[in-house]
Amino acid sequence: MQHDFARRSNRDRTEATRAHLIAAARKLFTEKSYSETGTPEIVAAAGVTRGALYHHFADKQALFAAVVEQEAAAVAEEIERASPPSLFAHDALIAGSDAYLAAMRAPGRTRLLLLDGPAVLGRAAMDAIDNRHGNRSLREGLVAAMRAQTMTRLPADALTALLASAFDRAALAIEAGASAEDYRAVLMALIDGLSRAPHPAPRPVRTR
Amino acid sequence: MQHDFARRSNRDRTEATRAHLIAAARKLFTEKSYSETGTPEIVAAAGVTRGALYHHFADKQALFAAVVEQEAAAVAEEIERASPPSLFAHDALIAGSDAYLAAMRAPGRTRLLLLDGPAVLGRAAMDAIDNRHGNRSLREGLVAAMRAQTMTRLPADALTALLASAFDRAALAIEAGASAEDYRAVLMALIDGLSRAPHPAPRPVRTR
DNA sequence: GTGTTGCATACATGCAGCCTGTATGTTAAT
DNA sequence: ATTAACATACAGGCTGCATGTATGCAACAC
Repeated sequence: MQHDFARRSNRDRTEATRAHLIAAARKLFTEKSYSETGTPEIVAAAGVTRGALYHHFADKQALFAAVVEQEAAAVAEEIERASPPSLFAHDALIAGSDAYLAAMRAPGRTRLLLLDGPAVLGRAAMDAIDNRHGNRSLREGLVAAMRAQTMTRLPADALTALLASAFDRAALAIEAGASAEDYRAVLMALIDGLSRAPHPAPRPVRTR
Repeated sequence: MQHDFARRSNRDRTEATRAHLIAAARKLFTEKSYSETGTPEIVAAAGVTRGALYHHFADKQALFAAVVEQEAAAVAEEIERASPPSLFAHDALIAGSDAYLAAMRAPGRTRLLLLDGPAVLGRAAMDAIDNRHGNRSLREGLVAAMRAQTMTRLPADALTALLASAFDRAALAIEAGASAEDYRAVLMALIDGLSRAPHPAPRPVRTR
């Protein structure tokens, strides 16, 4: 027997176990809620024991953070796929907005990323995750629009955070059954309200 | 002895005990977090036993809901005090915005109302509370501005929710140490972006 | 008016079940 | 042989409920 199937390298074992745990936790955290999901349930779904969990993660929160990170990355990837950099700034913003709202329709994502995430990890940690993933492209789009003079010049970080929060709230409302058209219309009106005529700059505008 | 001090009517006892429990819970929920605060700690601070708690409240969540409700009412009251109905719609919006941001500087309020509240009670229940208190005046202000033709006409519920979420996020960012001026500037820009010249309408503006 | 009787309210105490984190033991990789 | 990757057992704490007790309260008798 040259190679035994049960014989795996430690690196593979770690990788597989972590992946199983994250996948099982993701499923449960999106179906129920963080506090309603116990570690016994998670490890049962992952086919391991609680010993494995606490070997790979410091605590339940750390596992949750890993799930959130992965899910935020998935959302960001869906957005970037929908808004290629070839588009003009304004069009890319629109495309990205719709992609975000579509991505957040995945069951349980809003609770995971928008309710439990901030409450369990704190707004600061959640901001760090968002800035590594989703908000990054939003911020870049806004800065591009401001540089192209098609948008009122404003503090980029604050503008990004506030627009992102409006998108978040829209996703929550839509999942709760509100009119997607209404919320989309308001989001677009907010963006358009910050927009200005593209090239000619009709009259000198005060920069600050 | 006409009246015995130890002798209280049942109604008084109930009122006092509930008030003590809510006050103690409010203090702890604003200092720590919902999940980090145990019922033994709450009842100790309130000077009663867990039996009293579970006699007056269905569970820990119900007590939390009562605290949130009270705190939301307090915030709403601060706002209404700062934005009397005598002001013009736009000015009332600005005054109300500043009053909200000031009210949310009370220690722990952002976590209670903006992080734990939605996560523990759910966005739907939280919306119901907000609509009974703070959001009410915001919505009325927006509707007034739209009726006065000084603001783009948009679905009122969606607009209220999205602007409110932007205010919430601003309050969180400011508490986290971000520049209050930056966030205030962006909030004003968002509102101004939706505003239009009051009476003469200098040049025709595209409605949509 | 006063005393008594019966019931509901307002708790206090103790218990059962669950969950989290850790410490210890065991097997397999290196 | 040493270390990593687990499995198992344990300790502490917390929530919700069930049971017990004292007090308020209303009605009726006298």
